Amino acid sequence: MDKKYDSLNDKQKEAVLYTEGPLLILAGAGSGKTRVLTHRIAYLIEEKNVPPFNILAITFTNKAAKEMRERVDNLIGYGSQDIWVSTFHSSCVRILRRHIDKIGYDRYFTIYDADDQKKLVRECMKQLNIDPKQFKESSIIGSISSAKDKLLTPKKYEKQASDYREEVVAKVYKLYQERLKKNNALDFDDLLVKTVELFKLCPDVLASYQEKFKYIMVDEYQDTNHVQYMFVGLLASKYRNLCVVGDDDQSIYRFRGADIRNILDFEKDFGHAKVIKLEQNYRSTKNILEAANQVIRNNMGRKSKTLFTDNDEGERIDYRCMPDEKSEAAFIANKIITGVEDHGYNYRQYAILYRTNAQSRVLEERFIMQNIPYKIVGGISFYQRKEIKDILAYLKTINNSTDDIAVKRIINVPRRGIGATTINRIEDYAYNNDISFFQALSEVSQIPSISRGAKKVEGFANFILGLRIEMQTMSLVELTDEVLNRTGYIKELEAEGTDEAKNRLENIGEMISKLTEYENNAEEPTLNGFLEEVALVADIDNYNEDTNVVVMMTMHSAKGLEFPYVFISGMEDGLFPSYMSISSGLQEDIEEERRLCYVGITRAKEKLYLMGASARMIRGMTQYNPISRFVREINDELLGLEEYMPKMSEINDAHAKALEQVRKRARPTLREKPYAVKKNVHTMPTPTHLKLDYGVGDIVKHMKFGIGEVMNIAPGGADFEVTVNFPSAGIKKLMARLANLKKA
DNA sequence: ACGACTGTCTCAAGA
DNA sequence: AGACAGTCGT
Repeated sequence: MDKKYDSLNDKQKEAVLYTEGPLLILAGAGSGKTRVLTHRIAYLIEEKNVPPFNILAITFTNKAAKEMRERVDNLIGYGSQDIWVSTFHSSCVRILRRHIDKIGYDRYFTIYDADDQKKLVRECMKQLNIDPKQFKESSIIGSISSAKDKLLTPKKYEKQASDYREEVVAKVYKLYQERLKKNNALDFDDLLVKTVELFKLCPDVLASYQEKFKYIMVDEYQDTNHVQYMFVGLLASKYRNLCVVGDDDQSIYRFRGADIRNILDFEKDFGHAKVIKLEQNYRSTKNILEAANQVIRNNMGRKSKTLFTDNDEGERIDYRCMPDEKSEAAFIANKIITGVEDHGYNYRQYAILYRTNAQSRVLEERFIMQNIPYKIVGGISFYQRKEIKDILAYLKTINNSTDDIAVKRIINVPRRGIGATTINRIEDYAYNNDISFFQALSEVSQIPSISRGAKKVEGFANFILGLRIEMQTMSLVELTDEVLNRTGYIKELEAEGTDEAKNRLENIGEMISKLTEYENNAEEPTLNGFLEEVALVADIDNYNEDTNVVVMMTMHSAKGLEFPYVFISGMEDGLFPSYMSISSGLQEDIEEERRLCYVGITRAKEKLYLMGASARMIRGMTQYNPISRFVREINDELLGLEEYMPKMSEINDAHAKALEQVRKRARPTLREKPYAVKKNVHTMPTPTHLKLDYGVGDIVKHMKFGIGEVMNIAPGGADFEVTVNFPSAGIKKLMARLANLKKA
């Protein structure tokens, strides 16, 4: 055997060599799982003579896929282009483009992103006369998404709907799905759902892919949801050479359906699965790893696993509580400048992680002020920017005018004097005649209620139709230029002259470069091909660790990455863990936040800074949050407190004093949310001493779960952990202080 | 009567 | 930053 496998430790080697049958690799943070996966692929090809096209590797991002391919290339030097290395979504698109016509869809479907999805759901709700105040669209989208994850069709969902809300969701879901089909579009969930549907309805298609993918590997397995699990399960059910890699402690996507049971029950689901644990961490110092362990051990229901490292002890964790978010940003900026100027570090060695994208604003302002180069990953990504989406909508409309959402997006952008009333009338006409919105534009002269607007509408339709002919003789870049100039889009932005407009123009320039790049590199560049490539790009895919800039992103985005120096900003109860997770009163919600914290901490190799602010402005309201419970879960000795700061207890004292001051100024008002403080009216967080007006055996009422019976009450710190059996939701463990249970 | 413009409200995490 | 409601202007 080639000596490159000797560089692996015993466990890693075992995982590489175990190629036949189901295998679960429990890979702790920084335990070298990517090395294992790439070596395993190399081993399959080199030593087991598996043809590369028989291998499927699923990664979490396109970036990870690209890297994995490169690393395999480096190991064996050939064949990597024939391996399928891609995300779940890209794999599904590839399969659907070939076969979706077999289940009654058009192979040239477009893919709707969250934005398009939201617009369409809103339209459906409007058509059904559903009050968006009573039923929030985001929550309806969430319900539809989770229904799809459970593979519930609109029909099945309607049947099992058990209350009024679910009946409403059922109606929206049904219409939404019809409209998607009419628009020749699939949303992100559909990509998975339709592929599984295809596999179930066309056994021959499934069989061909089962034959093709004799060896399957799935990375970040802890974050797969049910439909992804089905997809993999179906493909692997014949040869059963399925290797999944994951870490239950890093499962952070439960909110979008990731099912931690997929990893906890793997051995049960795939009989006789081999389990290998990778517990040696090669990434972090002993102190960082110890801090991570101290936090995560507060979670119940984990697979037993203890990470260790041979690395140095390293510096202590630095916890700092600053007066407000601005001084927090200033502290971080100054630390980085000192590091770069006095110690010769590079900007790219630093990362700032946070819970919510909104936190990046203050950091960004400070970094601009101090001239620190930075890049923000996530938030509004390149392809979500208005100007980019506008261009894409033009291209989509030229390419496939059945996509109503795209057509409506640009029909009046830039202003053409086609307003809401005209658009409504065209919509009605299209609906009544069962034609697409764009088709209705061409027949506008037949719509009696439109008189003045007709000319303008015709002008727009002719413009698009003209371009559709012209594009035959044009490159994509020329086509885009034509759109931008003839619509006056560029001129309008140039005339505006604001910083924002300039920024938009820059983005448009970048878009043109991307088009150029695509045309130069693609074997057979087509408009359709470009649109497809763009549809599945995540912001993190564009992150390049070679650029020498400080990078800022959410802890979710940081999964799988590592940096020498890491700042985690906003270590405050109410922000992290989030207010939502605290107020639900559910232990499992806090545990997911804790896993996220674990992910954040374990990104750091050399030095970790945990940052907090006593006062923080969030959504126009100043909040006074206590220190994050996650900081308190780390031993004082590990936090370099005494060097810079008073003991933890004194910090709490100082914090209490600050609150006391605040309270004196406060008017006693009823507030909707604890911690959230309106304008200058400050309030205290909920007091810690409480007595319960219910006991074991009592019937209580919960905001979300309704009526249930108290099974047990156990003291937990300053709080009580109450176990309640809800007939509708099952047995839940709730924190009394937050669950706000009322005796019924 | 229609479209453009202005001010107010909301905002967790992502492919 | 975007969506919506209400008002202004043609």
